[in-house]
Amino acid sequence: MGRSPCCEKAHTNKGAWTKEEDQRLIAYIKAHGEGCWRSLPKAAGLLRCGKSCRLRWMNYLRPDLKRGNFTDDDDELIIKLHALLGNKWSLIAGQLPGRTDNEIKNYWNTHIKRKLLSRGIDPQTHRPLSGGGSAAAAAASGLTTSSTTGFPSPPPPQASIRPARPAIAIPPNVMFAAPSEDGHSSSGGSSDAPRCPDLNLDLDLSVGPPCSPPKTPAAAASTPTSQQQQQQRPTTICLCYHLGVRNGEACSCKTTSPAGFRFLRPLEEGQYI
DNA sequence: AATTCCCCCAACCGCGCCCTG
DNA sequence: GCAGGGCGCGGTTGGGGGAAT
Repeated sequence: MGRSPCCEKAHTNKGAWTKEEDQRLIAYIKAHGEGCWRSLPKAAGLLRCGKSCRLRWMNYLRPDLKRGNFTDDDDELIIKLHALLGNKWSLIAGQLPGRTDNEIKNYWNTHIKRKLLSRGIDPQTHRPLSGGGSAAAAAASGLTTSSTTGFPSPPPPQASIRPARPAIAIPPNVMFAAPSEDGHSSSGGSSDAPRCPDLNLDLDLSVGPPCSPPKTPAAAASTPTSQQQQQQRPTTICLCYHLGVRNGEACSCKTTSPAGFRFLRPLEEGQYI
């Protein structure tokens, strides 16, 4: 693409950060605030790439970070959010104040994956692992995670509307309308909003058009036509706003007709999707 | 006590999206 | 409308440390 390098690699440090570098970065951000990562290293006197500074701050130095173990509740919330969102770690992190996307991603890969497997659940599809190489079967049937989107591939219409328990099979085109318009921060977990106070994870599902009309050729190629989908999939529920997705990020709800959205109703006791 | 193995996590890398001129 | 810059995200890697032998 001809992108220029984000920094002069010859003059930047790599690898683990030293205490002195941390102190410099903290002092600079305290004095000047976050932002303008490209110029920050020079201004702060750091021989680091701007991206490296941002990562260090976001994942390790931020004062609002919560260190320590994840609780079982955290685990369950992450699992549910992953079922909804796929590998959208920043969105998941947005629902867990004080946790970073990197931390959750690592935790998922090291703990939760194993936990789900031990329960007999495929961590990618959130479907039961049946005998006979279900993962391969799932892959063959297009249920594995898309390499470009991180979402499970859309199951055939109606096929996943009522999966067998305990699977939580959420097609990627399921969206969720937010009752208010206040969600904004997509990452960083610095939001002051209460932790997912009214997030209804027991979604009332319907089959709708893709949340985001893919711009990538591959994604576009896999999509029949938007018109066809509009005809086949009448109802759209948008989750993106509620989870703090910015306009245009993984969702184009703002550009679509609001008439296409509807709110979710809580499920009855014992009801499941 | 020494060595090897394995796990975990901080950090890097490349890509895609958004914004601006 | 287009191109380039900058930021953020997700996948991957490598080193440190603890467990096992």
